[in-house]
Amino acid sequence: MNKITIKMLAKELRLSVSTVSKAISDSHEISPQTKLRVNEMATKLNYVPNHFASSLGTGNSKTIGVVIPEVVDSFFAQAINGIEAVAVEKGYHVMIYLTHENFEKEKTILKDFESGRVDGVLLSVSRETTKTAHINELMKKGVPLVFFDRVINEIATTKITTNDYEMAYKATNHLVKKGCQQILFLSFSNLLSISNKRLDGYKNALQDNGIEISDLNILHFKNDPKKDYLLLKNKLKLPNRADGILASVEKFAFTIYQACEALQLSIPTDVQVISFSNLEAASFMNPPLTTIAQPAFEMGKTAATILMKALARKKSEIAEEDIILPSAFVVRKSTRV
Amino acid sequence: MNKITIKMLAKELRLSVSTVSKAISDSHEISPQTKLRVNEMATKLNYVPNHFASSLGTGNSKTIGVVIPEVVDSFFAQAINGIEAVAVEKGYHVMIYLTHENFEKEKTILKDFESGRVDGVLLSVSRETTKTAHINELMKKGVPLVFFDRVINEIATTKITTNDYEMAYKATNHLVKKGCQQILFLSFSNLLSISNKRLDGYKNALQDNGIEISDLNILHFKNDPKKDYLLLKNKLKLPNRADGILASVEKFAFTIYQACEALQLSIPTDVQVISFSNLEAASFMNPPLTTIAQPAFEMGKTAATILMKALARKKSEIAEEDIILPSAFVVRKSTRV
DNA sequence: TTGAAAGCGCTAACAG
DNA sequence: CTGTTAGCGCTTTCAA
Repeated sequence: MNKITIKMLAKELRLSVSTVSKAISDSHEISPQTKLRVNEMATKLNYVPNHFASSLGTGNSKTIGVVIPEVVDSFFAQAINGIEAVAVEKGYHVMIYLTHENFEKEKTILKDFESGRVDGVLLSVSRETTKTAHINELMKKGVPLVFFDRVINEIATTKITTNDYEMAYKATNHLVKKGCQQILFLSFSNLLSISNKRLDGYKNALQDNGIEISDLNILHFKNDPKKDYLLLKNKLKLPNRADGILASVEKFAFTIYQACEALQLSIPTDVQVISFSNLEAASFMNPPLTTIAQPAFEMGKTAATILMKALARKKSEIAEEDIILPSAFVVRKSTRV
Repeated sequence: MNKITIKMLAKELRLSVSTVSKAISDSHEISPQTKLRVNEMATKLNYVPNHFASSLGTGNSKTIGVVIPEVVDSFFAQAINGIEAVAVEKGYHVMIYLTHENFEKEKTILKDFESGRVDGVLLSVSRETTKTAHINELMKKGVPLVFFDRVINEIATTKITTNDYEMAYKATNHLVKKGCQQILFLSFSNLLSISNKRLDGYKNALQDNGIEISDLNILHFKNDPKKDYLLLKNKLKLPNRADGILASVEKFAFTIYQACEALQLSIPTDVQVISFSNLEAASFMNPPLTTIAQPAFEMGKTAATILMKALARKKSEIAEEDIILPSAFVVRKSTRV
């Protein structure tokens, strides 16, 4: 009942190990008959190739590493589906690593990848990531890497993002057109380009509408629900409180709804709300949430496809390229008609 | 700039490979000084151990496989967090595999595990899984396996579940007490014990309340949102339509809300709704959704802990045991006060 | 306490 | 088309 190896198959079939190995990998230099014999014996004896041995030999693992900050988030969960779809189709395995927004964890994970554990990586950096040495090191070792969503611009590789700037601009503009004068921007990081692009979109929209930009209206959330909640609540208590909010991350929407409820502020009458969000629940919220919905599945799929192509070429270099997949602006009832 | 190996460290230090190997794994048979020297050189040269080589040698991979039907689901996403928390702490890596509710995929994945790619597995079966040969095969090869949430009772190992029967009973009873007479049960599988337990809870609650059980009220959803939507909508159009619904899976709640909206049925006035759900959005829905919230994180954590313990013991056998972590019944406004 | 050598299971030249 | 052989990088007896 124990593990059966190529060697055993070979003995059983009175063939050499290499013949069996080649037959199994369907090499052209093996006759159809032997291939058949080998495969029959393999299934008969229930042979399962040892992945580590072949990886050691060939130097590649047929697995890709996906490094993301969090999995309880519709965007990342959907992106995983996209990644997985193309990986599985190409015979690749997927290892998912969570940084929990922690830079040290991200470093540890990428460091481990240097051993060749994965053939390539798909990365969406943590909110704390500013240093890039760990990424450069990995790429220098010949491990191709593609960014998605949360990218580092300084690193020369392909980056899959969505039109963050435009969507933030559009959303902010929408809020202004619907009458907002004091719009809050909820940021999840003051370090990441994605966050700053969204912030810039917000700022420029205000500017173009002749509204003064106030740093007091830019809230840097701490990834700590309780503190963030209090921060926001205090902000909404002020005499001339905000009348619009743009959230840069899905989960912030809950914080907003909660705070408004606590303060008896009506959405959208008192405060209008828009959030970057892929939540399926958005349509069923009270009120239905106006969202910027990112093409999560597509982004994952595209990132994985680019990586697979590089892997197929056996070249670790990946073109420095920005692929921007547009998000959808879905107007619902958390903003006025 | 290329991969550096133990051999290179050895040469550099004028030591043998084995000494270096032992030093790195902190073996007691190596002197403190050499350990120090080795470690210094290792970090200096930026040595990263080759995971495949060590796995080939030792026969274990220090990684666990997590097989789940879906990742865009709060329950599974949260469970992953629980699993990951304990795995990382114990120095294990986590590979996540999605079956997308497809039995064949599940089989392929477990088959691949027979090669020793993972040291142990955490499994939540697909909605189609009735045969168990693939699981038995894997376990026979000495790969320990722990079930969580969607278990197979016939297989002798530890199973982490929640009190599905009681919660379904409680929820159904609640609906009856609040005046429902025609309660729909939305099932995601007629094969899985978890689904049947929930169904039994529903049935027994009806029975205990003297309400006739009708097969017409048990809807077997097909994992196809559109069809499921139409099925439900038709059901809600009937002259003596249902006045209560119990959904056995989070995403069904959306189908319900959507159908009610389309038919202009008010929740909870016309139809009262309860769903098994871990959605954070539940409180913010319109109306807020009464839920049965499973201890997802805890379940993942417990499953992983049990597995880690077995792995530490180097024994692949895991006690046949049922660990039941209670869910919370959270009453909100989708049921009457 | 350190070293030599065999081997984990498979792949990949190179010969035959 | 098939076989021989030498590794891949690390672990692990067994000697020294």
